[in-house]
Amino acid sequence: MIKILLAEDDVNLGILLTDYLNAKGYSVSHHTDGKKAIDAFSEASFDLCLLDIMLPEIDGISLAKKIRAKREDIPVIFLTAKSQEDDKIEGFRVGADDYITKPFSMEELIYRIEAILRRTRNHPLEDSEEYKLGIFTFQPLSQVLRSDNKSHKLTTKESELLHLLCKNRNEILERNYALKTIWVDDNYFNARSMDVYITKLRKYLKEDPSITILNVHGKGYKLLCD
Amino acid sequence: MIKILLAEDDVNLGILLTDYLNAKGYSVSHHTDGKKAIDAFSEASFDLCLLDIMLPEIDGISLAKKIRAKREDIPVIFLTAKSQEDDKIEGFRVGADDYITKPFSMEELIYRIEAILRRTRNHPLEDSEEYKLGIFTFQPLSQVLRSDNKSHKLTTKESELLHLLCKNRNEILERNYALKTIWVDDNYFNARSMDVYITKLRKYLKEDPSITILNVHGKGYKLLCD
DNA sequence: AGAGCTTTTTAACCTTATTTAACTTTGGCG
DNA sequence: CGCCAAAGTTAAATAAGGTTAAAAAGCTCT
Repeated sequence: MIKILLAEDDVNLGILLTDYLNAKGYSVSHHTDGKKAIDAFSEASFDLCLLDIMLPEIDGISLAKKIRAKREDIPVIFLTAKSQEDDKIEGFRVGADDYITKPFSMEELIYRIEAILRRTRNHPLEDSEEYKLGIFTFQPLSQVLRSDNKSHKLTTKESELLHLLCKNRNEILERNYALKTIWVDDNYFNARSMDVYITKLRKYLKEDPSITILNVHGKGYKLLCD
Repeated sequence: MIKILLAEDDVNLGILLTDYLNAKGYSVSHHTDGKKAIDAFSEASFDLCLLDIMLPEIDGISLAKKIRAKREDIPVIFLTAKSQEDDKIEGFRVGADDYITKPFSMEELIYRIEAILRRTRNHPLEDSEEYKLGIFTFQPLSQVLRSDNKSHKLTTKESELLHLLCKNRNEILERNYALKTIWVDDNYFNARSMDVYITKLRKYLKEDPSITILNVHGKGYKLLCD
């Protein structure tokens, strides 16, 4: 289930969007001011944020900055009125992924959401990604898992699997998805191979007991951290 | 600085695109009709053109033809509405490098722009390239790898392989691709020959430990730098 | 043409990565 | 409880890659 954080102070529009996105199969968490939105962001994991620029308490741009500070990789789409066009440059500077000007059609919004999700799911190799997992930092590009003491050079498969787990940290990484992504084909043997790699990763990560790879029986794995 | 010529008559979309591309570090010259666009093209040098199909004065297709007549090598991406999909065939016939259908996400656009720039930079007429790799500079044309201390004259194969790695630095250079490009045929023996050259290059590059040639098991090699 | 050189390929042997297999443990469910 | 399927673990077998040296193929120059 794809989770969307919506920050929109116009209650009518907010409800309309929530209903529409729900109908399209997205889970929406709707907040009417910036403060509530950032609190919600801190407490749950989202796949995408829709932020109005004009918001009470904390405006959309500041909100986006805070979100970016926490998670580099969650896409942000701004909702803006025509009269606020000047905000666009500022919005893009803080790392907006897209912009949509009110009034917009639901169809257009859904299209942009899907385009972004497609891209971030398929093309996630943002060059300088780095994940912080307790005492570890993991760089998928160089396939290195570093802790205060040691630095571990991961093999390709180890790194690919850990990368997927990180991208889905604190939520479930489905077996099928991982198998199709990393092993291309999801047959019995590849599944067993994946199990072996889970064991290897657990061995590396057991240095920090706050990090665990949890099995979700019949579904997949969850990387628990923070 | 990469310079983009944008021909788009929808002022809102034009401003949006300009802002976004500026934020991404591109310089954009935005024109709202075909005539102004071709004039601008004649007066300055651009690295890439984004052309709306429907334009006042001179339409996008004719514009592309004129651009192609002047410069064979400048990539062109067409922006088009869904209803204009038939123009695609015509567009590709005049030599479009890519096509993007409105409404599109900014993410998608940037991805296509970067993909094309990467591609056209890989097939460059400009042989005066120079790559900086940590303490090294590498000139493919003269086949020289220079560090502060030494200057290494590379053999042809060494240089070709390092060149391909450089063109794909920080992303994967696929074995097959490298073999077909440098060795023409990708059989077992050529693959082993390539391995030997990887060893040679690693030997040269080990003077700077921040530069590494990483093997991606079963897929190829990644040159890591910066 | 062939001596003396460089470059490239082939070969042999070694190391590491990944898969397969066998056996053990755990979780869900009648 | 007891069964079965799913997952955990470990070790082995296989495949891919690393390294080195020698053989073969190309040059160059007389």
